[in-house]
Amino acid sequence: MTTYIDKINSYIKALDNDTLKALESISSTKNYKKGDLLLRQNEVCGKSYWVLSGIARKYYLNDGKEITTELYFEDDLAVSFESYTLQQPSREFIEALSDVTVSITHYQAFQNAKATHPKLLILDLMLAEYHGIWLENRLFQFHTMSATERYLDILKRSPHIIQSIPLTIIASYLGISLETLSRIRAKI
Amino acid sequence: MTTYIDKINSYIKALDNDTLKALESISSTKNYKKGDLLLRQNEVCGKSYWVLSGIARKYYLNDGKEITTELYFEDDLAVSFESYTLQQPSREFIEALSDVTVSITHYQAFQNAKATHPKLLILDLMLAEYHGIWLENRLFQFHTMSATERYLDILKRSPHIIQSIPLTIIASYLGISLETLSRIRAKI
DNA sequence: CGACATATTGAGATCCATCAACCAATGTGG
DNA sequence: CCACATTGGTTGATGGATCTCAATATGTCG
Repeated sequence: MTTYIDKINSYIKALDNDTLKALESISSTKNYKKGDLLLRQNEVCGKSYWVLSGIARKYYLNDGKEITTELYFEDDLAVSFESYTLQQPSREFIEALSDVTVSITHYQAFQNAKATHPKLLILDLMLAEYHGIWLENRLFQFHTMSATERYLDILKRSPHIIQSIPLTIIASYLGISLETLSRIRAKI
Repeated sequence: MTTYIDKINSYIKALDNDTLKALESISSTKNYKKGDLLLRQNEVCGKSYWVLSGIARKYYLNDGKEITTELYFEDDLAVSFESYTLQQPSREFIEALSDVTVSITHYQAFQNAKATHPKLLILDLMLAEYHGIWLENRLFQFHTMSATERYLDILKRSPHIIQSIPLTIIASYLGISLETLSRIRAKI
């Protein structure tokens, strides 16, 4: 998996100047403060956010509780996938967990650019594939692992999550209660 | 979601003759008997299987138990996504649950065809997006719903699954034991 | 310092797994 | 065509994992 994101990054770096300029011309940089919402529920996700610095998360409300579905760090691409792909209202929020800087690309501009620059179409496919593989792996975890195993897996594979994100959010990301997470940690 | 698969199907129907012929020239029809394996663990998933008739499933082994990850009916596309995308060994099996007829397309031939027929590249993207959205929805279910709720959701949205597939397999698909599923059903 | 968010800990309830016994339908070899 | 094995499903008893509610830290920041 790490190798696939590497492959995507080198693909981007190897893009010809014309394609790169097309991409740059439809992107812009923006800063958000901790707590700002990049996307609200019921809005159509009309932009993608490439995280240049800072931390963000995506979450939705279930019975009034916030369920975190994804955590974003530097070089991650933050979008509400279904809303972005189908251009329909999002059930999710995207929130800055720290001050963040993102590179924003508009959906429609990117669609147009793909039509004239096939390499962007390939890039879009690679990103969709990467996201699909990530989702499958996350599903594997929910399908077969206990809460403790899921926590240990994050600890092993994504220690930066444990180090930089409040336990309340990690618990909802793991699909367990804050109390259970606290007890799991107490038992090492 | 249903609308997106409709969109994909009409996209396919609207393909120009040249593209359609390219697609046909790299596809072939094959029959499997109930119980046959279309893909084994540790094999690279070098083909995609478009189900023309019959039922199949994808599963993997966890502590010796079969965990079903996906169920395929007519017009579904059966692949081990990560293995197919990265062309690396699969952790999953694909098995015919009844006699099935599939249209097989080879990975490499499709890659080549995409290079010369951009519309196939767009089709590939649409299929990847569709799969990603499906995965997100399944993840939502594991993230927030109880076993009973997940069962009722299938009953409501995919009753054909309940009607045509053994409970043992449905239970593993839901991530619960056969006994629990049996008790859920007993309580209506 | 006070206020509000964040985390820990305890007790009881609930969900679900496991183990085991049992039953029904189907199919197969003799 | 019968006897028996196999597959698929049900039911009961018990234990473990996790949730919820509640009380109590601990921390952070204006």
